[in-house]
Amino acid sequence: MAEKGTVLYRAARAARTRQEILGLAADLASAEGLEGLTIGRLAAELGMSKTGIFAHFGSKEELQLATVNRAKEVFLEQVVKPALTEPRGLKRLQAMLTSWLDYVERSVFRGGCFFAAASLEFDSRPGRVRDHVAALTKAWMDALRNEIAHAKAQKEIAPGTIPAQLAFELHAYVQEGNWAYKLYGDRSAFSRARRAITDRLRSASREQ
Amino acid sequence: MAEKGTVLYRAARAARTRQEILGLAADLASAEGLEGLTIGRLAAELGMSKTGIFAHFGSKEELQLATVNRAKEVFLEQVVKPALTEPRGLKRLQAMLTSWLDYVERSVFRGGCFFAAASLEFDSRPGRVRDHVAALTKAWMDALRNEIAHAKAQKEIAPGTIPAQLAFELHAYVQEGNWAYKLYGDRSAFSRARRAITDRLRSASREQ
DNA sequence: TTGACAATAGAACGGTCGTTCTATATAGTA
DNA sequence: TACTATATAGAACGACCGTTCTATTGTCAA
Repeated sequence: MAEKGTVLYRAARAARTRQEILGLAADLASAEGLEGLTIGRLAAELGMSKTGIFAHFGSKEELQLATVNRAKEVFLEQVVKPALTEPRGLKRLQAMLTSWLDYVERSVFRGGCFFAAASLEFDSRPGRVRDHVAALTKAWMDALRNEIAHAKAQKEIAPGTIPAQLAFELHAYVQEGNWAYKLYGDRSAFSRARRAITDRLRSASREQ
Repeated sequence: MAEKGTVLYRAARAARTRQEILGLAADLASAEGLEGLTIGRLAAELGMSKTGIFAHFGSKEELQLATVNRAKEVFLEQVVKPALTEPRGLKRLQAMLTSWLDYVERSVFRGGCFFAAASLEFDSRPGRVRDHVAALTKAWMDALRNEIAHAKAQKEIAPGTIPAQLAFELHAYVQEGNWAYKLYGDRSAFSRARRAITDRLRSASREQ
């Protein structure tokens, strides 16, 4: 820990301000979009000047990229990390889906799943932000598929299972749950998603 | 048909201009969002003045609502209408899902499924646009559920099927297909979605 | 031909955007 | 105490936003 009144202390202070900015930025962006996120709005809500915000990033695009990274860290902490306590294979796959749905239902971000919002917003906007968001969501999709492959290798699910296909379907249920809840405000979307996951995993275990 | 040089003719001319505006507006909004849609941009792309566009709607919100309605008409024409030729029940349900996926794959709108983009963009923005989009997507969801109920009544699918649950899952596959295609540009997303639908309907027929 | 009206254009407004330039307050080093 | 560096503020810029006001154009009815 840096002591008060040193260069390191000041740098730590700046880093803390930066974290404070990004915490709000990720929350706002999940609800109003990464493009709808404005420096003036951030400044007003934080009681700072626009310049005070801007100086930490240097451009709007860098702010957006930093915001995406912040959301990534939250996702790792809230969704990925808890699932890592489970043994690899079916158990961990179930834990990944459970903690993911919990994180959406808990409204960790104001606008639901940050990456659902960001990926759909940027899917038609070429640039670094889009590439970064696409790479991160792909990494998560790959993690699901990889875990399915493990479960298959451990014979926890049927040998005929195609990991990418099953990952597609499971991913779809969670995204649909997030979508339906945000649009209709109906929490039963989560039980539908959970039931779809349970049923699908059961059929993947049974099918010859 | 109104004759040239009459009041009706002029009204028809204005209506045609309006349709031209909305055609572009729906296309742009599907890719860049209903909020990202700007009057200046429309004017530039159509070679008109901002006022010339604006006068047709009176406010940005009315333009957005009219754009949503335009997208609704396209959806009715391209997705709903073709499916109505099939007999009610399982056949029609399959036709609805097929024509829906085809419409996404055909890129009828630049940004993929208009309502997928619009509903996710507005899910956290209260107002008339959000309400309208939510009502329209709900109507489509209800139509799917209703068709499933018909299929169940006709004993085409298992009596234990819960229509709302099955509708949730089928809807999820198409949305996921749209999402994966737009984000990764990978057409295999559509075959995954088709396969998921086929398998799910088969299991709904089989299950005791 | 004249006067009314509908469709569109042009110029301008206040507001906000991202961004830049120039302070200033604070706390370091010398 | 003087000088330096950092974090933040304030004012301003040009661009674009939605919107309004005031023409202009073309076609109608009289």
